[in-house]
Amino acid sequence: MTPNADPSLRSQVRKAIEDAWARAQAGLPETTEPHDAPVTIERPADPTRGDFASNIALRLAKPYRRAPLEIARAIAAHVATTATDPNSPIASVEVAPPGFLNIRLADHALAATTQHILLNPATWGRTVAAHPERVNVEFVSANPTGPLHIGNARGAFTGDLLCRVMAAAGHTVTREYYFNDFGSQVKNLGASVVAIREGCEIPEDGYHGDYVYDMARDIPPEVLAGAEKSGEDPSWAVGRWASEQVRAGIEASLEHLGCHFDIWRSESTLHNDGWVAKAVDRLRAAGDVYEEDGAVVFRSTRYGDDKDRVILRSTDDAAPTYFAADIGYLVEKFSRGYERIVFIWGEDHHGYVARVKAAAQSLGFDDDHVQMILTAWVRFVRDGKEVPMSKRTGEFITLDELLGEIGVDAARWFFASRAASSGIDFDIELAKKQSSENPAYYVQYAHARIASILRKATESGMAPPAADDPRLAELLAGILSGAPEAQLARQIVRLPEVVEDAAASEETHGITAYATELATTFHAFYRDARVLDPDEPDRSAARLALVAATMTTLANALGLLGISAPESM
RNA sequence: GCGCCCGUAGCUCAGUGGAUAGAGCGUCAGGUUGCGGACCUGAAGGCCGUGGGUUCGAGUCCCGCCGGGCGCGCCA
Repeated sequence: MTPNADPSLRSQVRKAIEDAWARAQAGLPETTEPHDAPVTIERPADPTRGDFASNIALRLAKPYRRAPLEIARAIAAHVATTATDPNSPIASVEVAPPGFLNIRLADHALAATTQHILLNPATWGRTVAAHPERVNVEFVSANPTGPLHIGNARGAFTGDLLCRVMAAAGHTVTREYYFNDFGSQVKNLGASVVAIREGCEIPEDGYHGDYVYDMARDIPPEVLAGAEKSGEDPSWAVGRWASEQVRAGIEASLEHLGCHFDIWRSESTLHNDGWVAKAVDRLRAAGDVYEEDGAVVFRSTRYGDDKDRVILRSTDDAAPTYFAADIGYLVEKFSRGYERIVFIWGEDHHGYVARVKAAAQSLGFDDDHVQMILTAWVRFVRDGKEVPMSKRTGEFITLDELLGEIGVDAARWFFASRAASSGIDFDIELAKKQSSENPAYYVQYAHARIASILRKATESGMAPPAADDPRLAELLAGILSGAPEAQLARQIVRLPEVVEDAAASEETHGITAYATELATTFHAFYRDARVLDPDEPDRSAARLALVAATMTTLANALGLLGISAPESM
């Protein structure tokens, strides 16, 4: 076993079935029909059928021109079970019409995995990707013209969760925030601050939130003096200062949410460091640029975009568009050696996917390495009516305000348990009311309950056996004939599968569902099986070990979601 | 008009072409002389928007329609 990764029992079973098929296949005539039927090993809907089910025989029936049941029986006959091989993870295989294989795990495999958890608690659940990649994930990237509002929450959590899952699946992840400190929005922000300071009316394109008034009081004298000295419009100087104030506030809010960013990249540095000009040169060299109506246009239609896109507003290489900066950024990111560039965008940006991918191709990159994840819109409603959010008018609920009423853990769970593509109606009052009955607390409660048991065990001198105690696997195997223990063990060993699936699907709701099921299974176990029983020291020791492994599994599942696992609550 | 996303239980949402479509919340009926009752057990509740097609098999894939959201700037 590699120290940093856990072989999921599912992959062990998959290998056993594939090996069996390879042996069974020897007795069958060659097929000429192509088939890319993968061996699917999945958890059956009905747990009484076994731990895993495979449809391999149904998939292979056609190319091999054999009845599914015949193939299933042949595979089953060749699967090594614990009856024939004590190292096999499989206890039994049954064939069920129309051709399913129902597979049952061996108790010793469950016991060995449980001990593995206790030996490697910090890495339990992490897997090693088949092809580990260096990945850059850019998310949130809201312009620093005002504090984050609740509309930004989904992008923040979606991106953060994706990063956590990809890291757990063995990838190296960089988290990046891109912000505009370059365009007219900055000037408008500065003009608004200046106007308030001078008692004038805020300009038409200005900003009206309370934070603008706060900043108007706090402008450092040197900012104004600097502008005066250089003769620059004070709107710019104040705008840059204000924008940085806002950006720092955004960073603090995100850290509070548990969303950490490794790199904060500003648009102006992209221009100043020459990346935009370099990108334009490369598009030109590729022959994908032409001039029209005094502007420079990128021929993105050559790569599947709907229409060509202007990148420079004039032919003298001046006034690049926002899209030009995006292209420069793409070049800059690839120059840092990432194999995969991911963007988390609101679905209102879906129109930009084609043009950015087109740019990637023209630049010579594989556009499969540029990936956009679109999050569906969140409609914020109150009493059934949509609550409009506008940074410019200052009419919005900030993220900090929301999190003041709904805990970070509850909010993270809310977004983690929904697919990115699923549209959400977020009723603020309902969310506040339901915060206290959020499933996150249900899972945390199971964790705290186990912590309490372990405290009690220590107090009464019934400490669990050491993780490397050679008797442990035997003790554990001894209790797995009990229904509550067997069910709990079968739940905890699933974590690596759940992580694999989350990484593959780039969704986290499988993790929340799993954590809920595990907590439920534990609560049932708690009801049916007394952990601390002075009259049964061996049984107590084994149950303590099982329960400790459950606690680690709960903590790691919650950790993947950025949710705390309290020892008491 | 064209393009993308969505439509599953009262509500909020899951459901890698597989077996009897699930969870949480809500509703109703029960449960504790043991280690945390923020818990447990059970019940009711579904033409999976709709009509075709593909196949051994469709909530899932393809086409049409209906309904909702979003996009179609030399803005960012």
